[in-house]
Amino acid sequence: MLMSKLVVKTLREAPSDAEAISHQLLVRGGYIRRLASGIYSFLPLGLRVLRKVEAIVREEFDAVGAQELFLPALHPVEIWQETNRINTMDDVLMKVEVRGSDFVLGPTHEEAVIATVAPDLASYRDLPATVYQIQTKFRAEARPRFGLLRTREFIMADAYSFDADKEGMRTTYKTLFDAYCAIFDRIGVEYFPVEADAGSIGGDVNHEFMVPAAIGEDHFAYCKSCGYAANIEAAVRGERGYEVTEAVKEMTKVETPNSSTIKAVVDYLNSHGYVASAETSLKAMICLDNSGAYHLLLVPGDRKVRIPSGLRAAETTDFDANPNLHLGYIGPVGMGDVGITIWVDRSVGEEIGYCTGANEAGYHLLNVLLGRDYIADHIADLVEVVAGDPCPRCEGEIELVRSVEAGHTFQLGLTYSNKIKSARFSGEDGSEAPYYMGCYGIGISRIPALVAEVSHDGNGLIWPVELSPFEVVVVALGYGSNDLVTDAADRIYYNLIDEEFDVLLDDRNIAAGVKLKDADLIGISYQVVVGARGVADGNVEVKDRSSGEATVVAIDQVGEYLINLLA
RNA sequence: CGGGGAGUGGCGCAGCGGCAGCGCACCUGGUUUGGGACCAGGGGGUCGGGGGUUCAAAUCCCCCCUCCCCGACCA
Repeated sequence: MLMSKLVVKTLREAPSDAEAISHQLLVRGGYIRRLASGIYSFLPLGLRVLRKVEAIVREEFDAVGAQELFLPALHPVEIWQETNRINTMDDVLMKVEVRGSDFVLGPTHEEAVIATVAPDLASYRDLPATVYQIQTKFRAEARPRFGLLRTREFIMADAYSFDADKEGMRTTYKTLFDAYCAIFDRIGVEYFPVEADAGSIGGDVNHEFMVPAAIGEDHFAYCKSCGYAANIEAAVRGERGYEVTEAVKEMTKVETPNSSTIKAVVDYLNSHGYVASAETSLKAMICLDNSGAYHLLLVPGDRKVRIPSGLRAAETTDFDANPNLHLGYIGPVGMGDVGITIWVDRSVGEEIGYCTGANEAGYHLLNVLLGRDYIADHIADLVEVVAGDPCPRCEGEIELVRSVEAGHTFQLGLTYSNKIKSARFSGEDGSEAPYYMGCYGIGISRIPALVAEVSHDGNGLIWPVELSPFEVVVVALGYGSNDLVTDAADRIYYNLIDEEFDVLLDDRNIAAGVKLKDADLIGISYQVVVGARGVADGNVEVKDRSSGEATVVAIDQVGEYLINLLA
């Protein structure tokens, strides 16, 4: 490809709306252009990178026997009604109405893939099977941002596995998990498969593939000593002992006017002759389950609550509907008697008296003791981990790593098969059984941004050669005006094409500085710099964009040199 | 959805009642060619949209739209 013909125009300055470095560099380098908020076009350079990501994914999926198919982006609303995700995923669904019929623009394809392949997987003889597709997905993001990292329209590769039983599903999951590792190894970024929360997809065992990056919106808990890695939504902390200094006194009720937050209560009590702290207060949070029953979660007052799956935080109307709830003064004492399920965080001491709400506006209780003053229905991990918490697997300490989610693999089990009538096959004995499923998604269009985010310098992008839009660019300084340079550059260019390199020739008749700046900005892995001063001696320079190292190579040996380099 | 900020040529910005400008990019000619070079000439904008005030509005007022940032559960 000739640079003079390539549809690209680099920018000296990034648009003012670009905040993330990947966004700035991809726009400046002429890879992508914004069409609307969270909606991006891929220009020729950008599409080349995207195609390389796709190629890696295809190769690794194909290698484990997954078969590519292609599902529609536009789904009839009925399949989303069957799983009720038309309601549970309402906040992210884009819906369209066409001539009186309702459709959903697919944010994910569990329903669609089952509807598509179930007839082909009618017998146990047809299982196991794994299919995948590379598709554009749509999500009504609350706030698109960071260029390609959080968009409303994006490209994703998603695989779906179908097994006859749980054991088969686990085997398949392991295979796909390994394929994911192979994909990320080839992409060349540091990544961590972390234990994660299933979210709206549902299911049991699942892993997120996280790439550490400063711009990341997610955090995962990580233990250096044992390698424990879990998303903040799923991470738990280890047991920590505590010292019992004195026996817990009698529970007492005290007046705490206008103190509806932990901080206000602690401040009020401390300034009125009591001893109080956030750690020895219990934060109370009201949640509801799917049946509408109320649950009370209790955690130490200095910690953030992590709501267990299956529960949702109560809304104002839920409070209004239950006369036992006094906002700001909720506590566990007596709650069991009014039918509220009590959950207590594992770290709440059974020999420590806590300060809690008295379930009466303006009053709190002191020295509230678990087991004596109230009974826990569930003891569970209810707090979000923070850096410095003990590791749940070893003696180490948890740290939090800021990162971006690049992929997510799930053992779905029967989550969808139980909801969708057609998701069944005939077993050996003739009886019908639901599929054990898995799903595996990777954010194809997010990968270029992710790589750009972690691989760049002050001059521009630095592509690993597996993703580079071209493997090598011939930067001909003086092309079109200096015959020696022009001839040498042409010779090298055609030679590299013969050697089957993916090569770009910068044949533009413009100032040398512009070409060198553009080459660095665009970030192609290898640059062959052809200039008057080297060509006179029969030499050019081959520069590694990543290390910045330049090697003088004879014009006739550039092909051979690069073959060795890329081998 | 709540709070803040911003919309002037493809990009970055100035102008803030009196003829719509600058840098980059683009076009023509010339000089250049190892780090976004220079000279001369040129094209391109309903100043986000609508309404109002005024002799006169990019500029002041009102409404709407778009874009960016922060937040969106702990009672």
